[in-house]
This record gives sequence, C-alpha cells and structure tokens, in this order.
Amino acid sequence: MSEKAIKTSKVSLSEVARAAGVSKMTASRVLRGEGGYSENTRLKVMEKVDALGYLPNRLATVFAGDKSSTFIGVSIPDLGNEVFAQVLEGIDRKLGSFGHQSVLGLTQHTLEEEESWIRTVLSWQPAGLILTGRYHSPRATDMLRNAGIPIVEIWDLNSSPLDMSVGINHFDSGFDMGRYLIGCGYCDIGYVGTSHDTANAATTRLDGFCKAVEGGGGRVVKQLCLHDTATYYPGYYGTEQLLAGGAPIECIFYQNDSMAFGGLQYATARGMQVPRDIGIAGWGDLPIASVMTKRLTSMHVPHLKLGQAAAEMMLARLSNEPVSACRDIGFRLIPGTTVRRAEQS
Amino acid sequence: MSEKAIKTSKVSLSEVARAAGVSKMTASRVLRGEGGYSENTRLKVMEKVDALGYLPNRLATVFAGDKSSTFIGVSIPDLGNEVFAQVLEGIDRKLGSFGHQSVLGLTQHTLEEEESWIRTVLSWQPAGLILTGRYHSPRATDMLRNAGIPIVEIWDLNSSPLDMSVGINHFDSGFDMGRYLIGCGYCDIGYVGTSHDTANAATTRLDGFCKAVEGGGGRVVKQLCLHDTATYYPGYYGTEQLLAGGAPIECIFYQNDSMAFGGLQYATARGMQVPRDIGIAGWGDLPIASVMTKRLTSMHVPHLKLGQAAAEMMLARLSNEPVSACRDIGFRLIPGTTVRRAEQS
DNA sequence: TTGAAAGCGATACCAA
DNA sequence: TTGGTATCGCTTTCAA
Repeated sequence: MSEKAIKTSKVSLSEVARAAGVSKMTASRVLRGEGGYSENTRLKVMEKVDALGYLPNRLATVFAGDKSSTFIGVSIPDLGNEVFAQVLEGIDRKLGSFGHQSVLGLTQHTLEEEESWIRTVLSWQPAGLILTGRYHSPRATDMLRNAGIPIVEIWDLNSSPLDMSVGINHFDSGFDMGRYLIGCGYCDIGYVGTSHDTANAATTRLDGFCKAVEGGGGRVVKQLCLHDTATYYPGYYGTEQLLAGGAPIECIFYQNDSMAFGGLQYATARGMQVPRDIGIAGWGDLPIASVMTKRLTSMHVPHLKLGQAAAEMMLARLSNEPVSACRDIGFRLIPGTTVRRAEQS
Repeated sequence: MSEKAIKTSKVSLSEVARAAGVSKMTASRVLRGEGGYSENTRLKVMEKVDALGYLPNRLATVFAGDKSSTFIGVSIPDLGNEVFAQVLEGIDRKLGSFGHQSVLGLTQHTLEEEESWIRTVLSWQPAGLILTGRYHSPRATDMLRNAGIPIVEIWDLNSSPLDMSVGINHFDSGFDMGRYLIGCGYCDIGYVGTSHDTANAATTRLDGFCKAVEGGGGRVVKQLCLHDTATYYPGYYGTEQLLAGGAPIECIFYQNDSMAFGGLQYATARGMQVPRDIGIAGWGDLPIASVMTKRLTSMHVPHLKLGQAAAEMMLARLSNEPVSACRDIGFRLIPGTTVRRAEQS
C-alpha cells in the first residue's frame, strides 16, 4: 500500500517524443495545439500520450516560459464565519471555470499570519493575489508592491488600493444601519461582535454605526467584542453578557446575521418578545435569514457576487483587459420585523 | 496603476550571489541553512538578501531537486454546505501550521469536475492530495494510482482506500438514526435532502436509514432529493413539498442540521408543534444547533477534527512516519427534543 | 569552506 | 512541417 504511493512513474515529454519518433519540440507543439504540424504527426503523438499516461509538468512550463502560474493566492480570515465561506465560494467557482486554482490562506484575522502566508505564496509565482481586507503589515505591503502581479483587495473597499479593490464601504453600511435604528425611535443601543486585535471591516462598520447613532441623538450604551468566531453561539452568550449589566438597552446591532440569530434565540429563551422587548439587527443577509419566522432586520451584501467580481477583475487584468481599480459592490438595508417601526409607534 | 502591476522586479539567486561576492552555490547553501559556510559569508549573503528583497522561486527549487512541492490539493464538493466549510477549515489550519498550502478544488459534487481538477492539480506536482468522497471516475482513479503521492480520501470512510482514508461509516450513521426513530415509536417517516446524480455519502446515509426503518417495521413514505445546496432554504421548501402530497408523515429525517432547521421553521410557520405534530431529525450537529430553543435530534460528527485528522495523516506520510490506512473518526447520536421519546409515550 | 558544471522539463528562437 | 540549441532558477555532484 505504501509502496504504491511511493513509486513514481513520471513520464516526460522527451519520452513521449521518442516513443512517437519525433522531436521534443514537435511533441510540445502538438500538446499545445498551436499548429505547425501534420495531422499524421498529431495522431502519432497523441497516441503515445494516452499510452504512456503522460501528464505535463506545469512547473517546467512556467519556468521555461518565464510566465506566471495559474495559481491565484486567496487569503480569507476564517471559514467559520459564513460570510467568508460564501466569498471564497464565489471566487473559486469563477477562477476554476477559467482554469485557475485558488491557493488558500486562512489568516485567522492576523496581519502576521497574512504576512507569512504572502511570503510563502509569492515564492510559488502565483499569477495574482486576492486578499481579504485593506490592512497589511508594512513588510507585506512591500512584498506586494514588488511582486509585479495583479492584486485584488476585497471586502473592505480600498479607494487607494495597492492595485485593485472590490467591496463595500463598511463605514457607510454601519452608518446607514445606525441612522435607520435611530429613525425607528431607538435611543439606547448595544453592539455584539467579535474582535481580533486588528483593524478590520467589522470595526469600521461599528465606527460608522456609532457615529450615526450619536449624531442622531442616541447612545451606543455598550459594545461587546468577543474573542471568538462570528457565528451563532457567540451571538447567544454575547447577548447574555451584554444584557447582564442591567444597562438600559432597547436594541442590539450584531456583527452579522449568524450572531443576530444567536441573540434572537437568547432573547426568546429568556421570554423576551422581539421587537416588543428588544430590537435585533443583523448584518449580511445570510442564508439563515431566509427561513426565519420574522424577517431579520439586516443589511444585504451580495457575498457570492463579491467573490465573483473579485475573480473577474483578476481575470480581466490577467488577459490585459482594461479594469477599473475600484468597484463598489453595494449594500441594501433590509428593514425586517425584528426592530420596531417608527411608523407604527 | 497598471504599470505598477506589470513591472516585474524578480531578483534571482545569482544576483544575490554576485552582489555578495560569492558563488550561486554558496548563496544557495546559506539560504537553506544547511551548513558548510563561514559565519562571515552567511552575513554577507543575508545582507544582500535583505537589501535586494530576494524571494526564492520555489518552482525552480522543486524543479531542480526533482522533489515535490509543499502544495496539497484539497477537493471539496461545495462551501455552501457548512459541513464542508468546517472540514476545509480543519484541513487548512493544520496544513498551514506545517508549512503546506491547500490548493482548492470545488467539485460541485460531480466526478467530471473532480477528474478535470485532479488532472490540473497533478500537473503542478503537489506533495499530496486530500479528496472528499470515495468515488472517482475511472480515469481519475488511474491518474491517482500513478501519481505516486500520498492521497487521503475523507468523509466517506473507504475501507480499501487508494492510499489512506479518514471519515465515518455513513451507512451506519443513517442506520443508527433510523433505528433510533423507530425506537421512538415512529412508523411513517420522510426524508429531505439534496442529490447530485452522483453516489455520495448522503445517499449512503439514506440507504442505511431506510434499511433500519424498514427492518424495524416502519416505512420511509417519501424521499425528496432536491437539486440544490444542502442549506436552510432548501430544507424549508423541501419540507413544504414533502408534506404537500398529504402522505401520512410523522417524522422527517434531513440531510443535515441546516436543512432540518429550515424544516423546523416551515413547520412552525404552518402552526405545527414539534415534536407533537411532527418529528424533526437532522444530521451533523452543526453550530446552529447550539442556539436552538429545542435541542435538535441529530448525529454528532467532529468535522473540524476530521479535517485535522486528514491533514495529520498526510503530514505523517510525507515525513515517512507510519500511518494506518484507515481511520474511523466516529459519530454519536444526539437524542434531542425534536422527536418524541418512546419513554414518554 | 567554496565553486564550476550538469541537469531538472518544458518553451523560444532560429535554422532547415 | 520539423528539429537543434539555449534558457529559465535552482540544486546536485564533484573537484578544489
């Protein structure tokens, strides 16, 4: 069993050529289908390719042609947060259909992990890089500038990107949500999210949110940033913690819908009515929202489309088509029924 | 902007060596830290490495050394199904901490996609492959056998694997769930899942489930296999479809917890009480279950651990440590409160 | 402790 | 329509 896995039977182009009775170059041309050979020759070569089970060594191809590989490095903070799983799916599907492969890097929300991953992945001569977030360590920034390959920064729209950027303005999306909640008549509001000691989009959202709330005469009574993954259970126990202090909180804004759902479950379990006793607002319009009894107040962001757009910008650049450096993918507030409506009161 | 991305400033080892006033070989030795040079030489070389911002070209390294890369190809059906996102997270975290990179392949549940991805990824000389599922096309199987690299088949435990396998016995897990539901006193049972025209683990689970139900005197009244992703909303509308026929269904088994939650929401929206009016059983013990008001009847499977185990087997094989070819990661039934209990009736 | 030369598998370029 | 030769960046091997 283990012998089987060790025995290597690499067939090279020379062997195929020799078997077919032609030169390496002829075989190479046939395999690339770029013409300049007779049908007869083509048949001879292809026959041997099949017979010998030849698989090209793309390393050598890249190497010889001094071109880049078909790898695209893709950095993602974590996959436990459904938001990023969707983005990655969008990216890889699109890249895959154009013959590219994603080389994954889970940075766990730290710039150090990102930097070390960038160093490694660059050494594999990727065709390009797609990075989540606009913040990078100084050394990472240096390497990226010198890499000489297309780079797309996604998620958090960077108006002066390293190269290209696609995403949304998180500050604005937080601001809009804050203004909306104020407009619904809320005054004392809480926040539950996660944090990772690094400037990130969720923090930017919170900044925008606070600005709108305070500018609108409300207060962000308490902000909770857990050291955890932004998913259901942290939303649940985060809500418990937030409310434990006894501070007057009428409404809670969550980092995303998964956390908001966790919060909703906590409130329900404690016998609270939503939105009568407490308002709940999520962010992201994640799949879970599609089956909830109450429509969750949230912010729609086209995650899959965002991933696809990032891949498209990358592909366009790789084929030397013109690409605009920045693309705002947009968001849309979903009023929902988990916060009270000003009109109704 | 686009000039910036096109200008290439590759610094090669020769340039570093020249700048440092030593030969390529000496510089190479220093960079690999394998000894055989003076401290003075080391300093000279490292200084130039920093000054020139040299990044090694690992493609050339692999190429010259005729060894394999640090890439591990990882095939995953889709990331919309949270189960697989978790498995991938487990794999990549572990691989990453040992200096390996995952090259992702989303196969969309088709053997053709898998085959074409395998062909491509093998041409990049990966160190190994981790594949989801035990079924592969004949040509894929050929390529895999000849690849001469470690291969781990995950998810669906393969007792006669190509090389190594880690996962669970899905038939048994379905069987256990079927037996449990029969034991709870159910007789007419339905199933809601997804299908993709390909033999897969979910189907195997269903087989085991049916066998237990029928062997226990019950009936699987209706099976619904949607062409969709195994997530919330398909669980919701699948339940609607399942119940629409008016067949007598006392309990529904779902492909996973996400779908089960969707079904639970549908039932609730229709004014049904769970488990009084209908029983709901999921599979996988996904994060959503941790915040549900009722404990969802499910089957616990350690997804993250499964991914890690796969990565560990791969790493062990790569460092020539002994590895057992098969590893059963196990599952555990979670009784929950969304099905009625025989003891209570 | 150091270096020169050969070669990994493919392609580019030029010649036939 | 074909084939020879140099070459990509690095490591292996052997010699100094």
